[in-house]
Amino acid sequence: MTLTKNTFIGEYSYSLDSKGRINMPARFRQALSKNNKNTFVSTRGMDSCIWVYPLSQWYEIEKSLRSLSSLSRIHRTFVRNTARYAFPSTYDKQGRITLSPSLIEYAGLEKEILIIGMVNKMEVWNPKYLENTEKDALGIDSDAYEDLAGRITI
Amino acid sequence: MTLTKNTFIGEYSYSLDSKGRINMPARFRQALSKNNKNTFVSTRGMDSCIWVYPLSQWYEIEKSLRSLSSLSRIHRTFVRNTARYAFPSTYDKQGRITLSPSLIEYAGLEKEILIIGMVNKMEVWNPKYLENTEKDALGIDSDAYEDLAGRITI
DNA sequence: TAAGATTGTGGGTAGTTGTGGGTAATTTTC
DNA sequence: GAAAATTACCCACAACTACCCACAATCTTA
Repeated sequence: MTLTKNTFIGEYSYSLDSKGRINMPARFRQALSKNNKNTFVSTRGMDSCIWVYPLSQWYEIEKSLRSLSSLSRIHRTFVRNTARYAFPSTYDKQGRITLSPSLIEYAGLEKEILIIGMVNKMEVWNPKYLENTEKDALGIDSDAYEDLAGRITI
Repeated sequence: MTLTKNTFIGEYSYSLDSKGRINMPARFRQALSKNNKNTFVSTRGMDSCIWVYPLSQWYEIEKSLRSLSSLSRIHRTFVRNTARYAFPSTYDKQGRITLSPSLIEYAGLEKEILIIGMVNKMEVWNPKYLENTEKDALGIDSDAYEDLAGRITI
């Protein structure tokens, strides 16, 4: 069952094969609108995971990056990290995309991987790393978190 | 007899079958407005139960999630926790939806289940767990109820 | 109250999905 | 320019899921 176009939710356990390929959840493929040409762009995420965007969403990000000034050190670094590791891949007949070796290393991916729908993009994780990130997140300001939850969760 | 559209009240005892399906109470199905496309979205609840939203309610949540930026740690943590466990399912000819194995495990569901109408959504419980949660709830300090009194007339 | 409709539950089957691996085309390296 | 390495595309198969039918229990209605 497909919901909104280009919207990704849910969690999937898959495996990274010896050729650096991962399966795209069938639901995510079905959610892709035509103008994405069956293509995703992966790049470094903010935690130790890979962010995977549908092509059209990636174009939006490029547009945003263009608006950042290279005079700001923070901006420069951010643009560099995002653009530098960006790696587009069209999925094959079996529904798999290829990840770049550099991204696989960055996210510390082994055989088991976890794909998480993040609404406008998806994340690819080594499950162990995610567990650690979740532990770290316990240190988050809980008042601010509760406030968010209160405003959004119905 | 159906009351307000997309409003769910009452309690129902059903069973989870070997394929992870549960029956949707006929009244709840009848209460669904057309734009829900016979679809519900289930996700983790705050207690050990599953929250089930009609599709249109879930869209509201998705819309809010879209407005959050992944540059903020607290935002991306919240999006991840919310979107991750969401699992949409259209009910079949018999009126059943499928629950994801991960949610079944989270809520500790066995054969017997309890569906509770929570007005704008419903909860799915293992009856044993609900009993415990109710015991815990007895410990709620009465100040909290005093505060509620100011917001709700009953 | 009897016939018909609706509801809840079990299970079968065909099509889809996830995974491994093969081969030919392309690129890289010496 | 030839050999080696890499990449893109294809086939095969097991596991799973969506969809369908069947039936008993309950509710509705005349």
